[in-house]
Amino acid sequence: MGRGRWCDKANVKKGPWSPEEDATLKSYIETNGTGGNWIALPQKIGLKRCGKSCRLRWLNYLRPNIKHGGFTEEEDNIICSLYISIGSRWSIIAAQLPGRTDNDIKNYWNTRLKKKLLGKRKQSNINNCLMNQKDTNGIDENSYSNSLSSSALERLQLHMQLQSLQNPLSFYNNNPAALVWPKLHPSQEKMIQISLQNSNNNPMMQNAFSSPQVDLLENIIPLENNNNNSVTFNASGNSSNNNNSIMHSSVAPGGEAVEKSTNNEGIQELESELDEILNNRNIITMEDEYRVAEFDCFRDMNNNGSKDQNLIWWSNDSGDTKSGSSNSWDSTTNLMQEGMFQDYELGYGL
DNA sequence: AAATATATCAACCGCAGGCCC
DNA sequence: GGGGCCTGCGGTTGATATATT
Repeated sequence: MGRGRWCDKANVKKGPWSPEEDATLKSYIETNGTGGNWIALPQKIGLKRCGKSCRLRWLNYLRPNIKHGGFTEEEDNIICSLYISIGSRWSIIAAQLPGRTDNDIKNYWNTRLKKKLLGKRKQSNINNCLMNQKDTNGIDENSYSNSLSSSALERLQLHMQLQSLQNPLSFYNNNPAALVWPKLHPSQEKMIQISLQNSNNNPMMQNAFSSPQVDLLENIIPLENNNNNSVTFNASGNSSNNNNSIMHSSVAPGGEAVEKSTNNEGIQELESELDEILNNRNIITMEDEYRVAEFDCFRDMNNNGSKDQNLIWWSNDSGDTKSGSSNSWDSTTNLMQEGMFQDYELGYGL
């Protein structure tokens, strides 16, 4: 793709907009519109700005009916629910909140809402914990947690956190069936265990996966004891390492659990396995789709069918053009399966 | 009161994808 | 069909404000 000529960098002003520039841009667009060409616009009106900057300024600040700050609790709930469900698709989230811009919501989430929900923790600490952990054999355990992107982990964590707010006693119930926690594929559950292990020193993750929940996970996913020269991860964050291999479970096509002792090849296998699971678009239920459709954006998806490639996230099994990007979109599907969207209906009581 | 740390948010950057020639 | 242009998006940066020591 060619890099567009958004800006002639040598001849363009950067930084904050002056009131004069704002007035010039605003009055022109209000009178003439953008003319469908942002690039030509600044030249037309004598602004030494690039078209990209003009567009951004208009959309995020000068456009009529833009609201700044003062997010309501209802808006918080919507943002939170959608973030858990679809990740950092700020433009889609913004579309559900009239007068809010994606940039505003993104900033609000990153600076306030996330902290409000997860507690004030320094992101740098989290990143350090995630970046620094290597096991004694030099195998970078982050490769496992990376399989679930930080965004996906954050959403998992958020979901659990919010569930615990809703049902504070549910995590003390040893009957897994009583949980509101969405049912995950066994491999996903295993991945969570591995992620737990990785985040053992991570205060944020410790907070999210507090011991009652971890105990419960152990109940859900009984750990295999084995002495077969393998690493066995357990939910309390310890691993016993007897060789360069890792024990994990997977599910064969027929559904039966298959236990594998692997080396790095096995890790790749697990990753691709998970990728397949996470990209499985066929397992969403009708009920889920009903819940999904409550949001306009999802309604649009339903209406457009497969015409809009941007809106076929979980109906498209193989041709997901987004899955190759850095976004964590592909990891949402299973989480939505059971109970994810009911959260919005129930409300989080933030 | 000054220095330092932290929070906030506007703006920038680069990538991906659609559109048009 | 291929390539370039334009747009939109999400992540990141940096300036400023505010809080803390």
